[in-house]
Amino acid sequence: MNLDISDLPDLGPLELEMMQVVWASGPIIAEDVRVQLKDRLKESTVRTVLSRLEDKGYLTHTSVGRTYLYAGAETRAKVAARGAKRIVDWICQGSVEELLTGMVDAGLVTAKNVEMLKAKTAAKTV
Amino acid sequence: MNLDISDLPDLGPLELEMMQVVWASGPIIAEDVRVQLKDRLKESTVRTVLSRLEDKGYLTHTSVGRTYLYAGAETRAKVAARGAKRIVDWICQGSVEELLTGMVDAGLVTAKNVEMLKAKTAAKTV
DNA sequence: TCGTAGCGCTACAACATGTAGCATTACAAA
DNA sequence: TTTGTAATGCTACATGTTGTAGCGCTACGA
Repeated sequence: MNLDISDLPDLGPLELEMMQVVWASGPIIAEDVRVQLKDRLKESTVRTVLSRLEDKGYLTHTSVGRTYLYAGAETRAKVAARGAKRIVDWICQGSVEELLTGMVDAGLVTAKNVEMLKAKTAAKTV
Repeated sequence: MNLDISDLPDLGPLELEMMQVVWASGPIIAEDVRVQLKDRLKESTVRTVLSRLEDKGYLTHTSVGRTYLYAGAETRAKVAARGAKRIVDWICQGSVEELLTGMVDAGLVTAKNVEMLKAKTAAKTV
């Protein structure tokens, strides 16, 4: 199956913000990331964080001429799932049910979501 | 509804470990926590972490004589749900669907889990 | 040839976390 | 009553992470 959700390092607020920019814009160069962040950071700052993100395994890059084009190494959904797995492993002692239960109780997951899940898991079983 | 999942600070590995001890043992005193952690830490270390955990809002304590009896401020499920919400907010831009989808794709959530959810959300709707 | 764009490397302050010592105090035993 | 001890609070400190950025090197276009 598909349980090789290996663990990746955590992300800080700024790192997360940059991931959002990359996810939203698709392959993007450092300068454009900087602009997306409203010019609030220096070039070097953006580059440093981008590099770290790549080191951490969240981004990959290809070279266009001598310019780096960064892209997310994984989709939001995958990263999110990894986070969920971490929660299950570290907090719920491996019980997904516990997490899911908590989510329902907290009103995070509703009947509507469950319908969607039903369809999706059904499709998967096939 | 029940969406007041306010944000709590993150927990480090040791902090998490102590939370597990507390959750597993129910109300417990510092010394017993230390023992549960195989005597590997000094009393003061255990106390410091326990205090921090309380500061962070994960634990509460009552006094029995002059001894503190620590207990989890919330259940595993609640803490887990909070974590999930954080993922949804920070990574999935608010889309629970995205997280759920990712979980299914990663094989974290199966049809069996969905059945359980269906029952639970149905019960809730009533 | 030379300015500049783009990258790598280094630095550093602030904060988090694990780890623990020491001072203080209150209760229990002598 | 005195005093040892257990339990707490306060302080400290090293290490790692994250945000922030400077600086030097190099390759490409004018």
